[in-house]
Amino acid sequence: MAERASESEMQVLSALWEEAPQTAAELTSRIGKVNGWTQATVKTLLARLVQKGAVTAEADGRRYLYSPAIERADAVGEESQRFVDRLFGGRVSPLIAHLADREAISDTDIAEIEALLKKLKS
Amino acid sequence: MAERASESEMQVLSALWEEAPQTAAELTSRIGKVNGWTQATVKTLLARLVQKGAVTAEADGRRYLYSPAIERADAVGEESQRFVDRLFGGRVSPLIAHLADREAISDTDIAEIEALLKKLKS
DNA sequence: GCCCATTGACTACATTTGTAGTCGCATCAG
DNA sequence: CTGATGCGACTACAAATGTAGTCAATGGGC
Repeated sequence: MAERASESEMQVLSALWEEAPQTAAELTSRIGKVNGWTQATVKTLLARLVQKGAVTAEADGRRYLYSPAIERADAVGEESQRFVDRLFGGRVSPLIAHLADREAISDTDIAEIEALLKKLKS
Repeated sequence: MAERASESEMQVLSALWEEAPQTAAELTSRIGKVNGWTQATVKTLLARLVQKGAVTAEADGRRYLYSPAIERADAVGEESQRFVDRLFGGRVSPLIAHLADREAISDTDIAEIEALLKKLKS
């Protein structure tokens, strides 16, 4: 099932990965301001996520506690895969090249990536 | 202006980056089959790209020759930036980590990325 | 026990996207 | 010159998305 979450929905999901469970109100104060969303908007996004099976809602009195129903690693990994497939035919290095051009790679990133690659080579 | 191109529109743009100019008919035979698009669909996508200023149409008799109006590097770089910002708060290494987990990084990629990083460090 | 605030369900609606059809016109074959 | 056909302009329309309002119910404070 796990249908793809839209960009806005992903923001909600991200907030839930950071901390769960959360109520709609908590979610709204956590991400509403930043994105300029009202409580109503957050609730709609939550409803859609629940419907897509990406978030579970557990009743708690008259409200719900929302939790992610899918793993962050899965969702994000799949999303990343799709992205490199789509823009670079699955090749990762052109992506890095573009980011490097834009100076979007920090020194910390460089070190971490090198470590990752070293591990990959073994 | 350069408004964002949708995923489908990006496919058309990609084909134009590979070779330009092309007519609608050429584009259709190049990418129509793969994506299951009819000529009408390709034309709509082209029209939208022209409207967004991402593609130029130069009259050639009674038809048009389409060419990209934006640089591949710009569009793709921006898209990549948005992506890492959105999913990883701008950090690149988590992206690499996910792709590594999915074994989406080839040996060639590894070598190329290492070369890129080495250059970055200087 | 009762009222009010809060919460979720449902509804709304504009915009974007995906996908395609129609139609008038210009052009090329003959 | 004329007719078939290829092409772009315009139109269509459903689904997804972004954003939000309304309303009825319910639970907690008093």
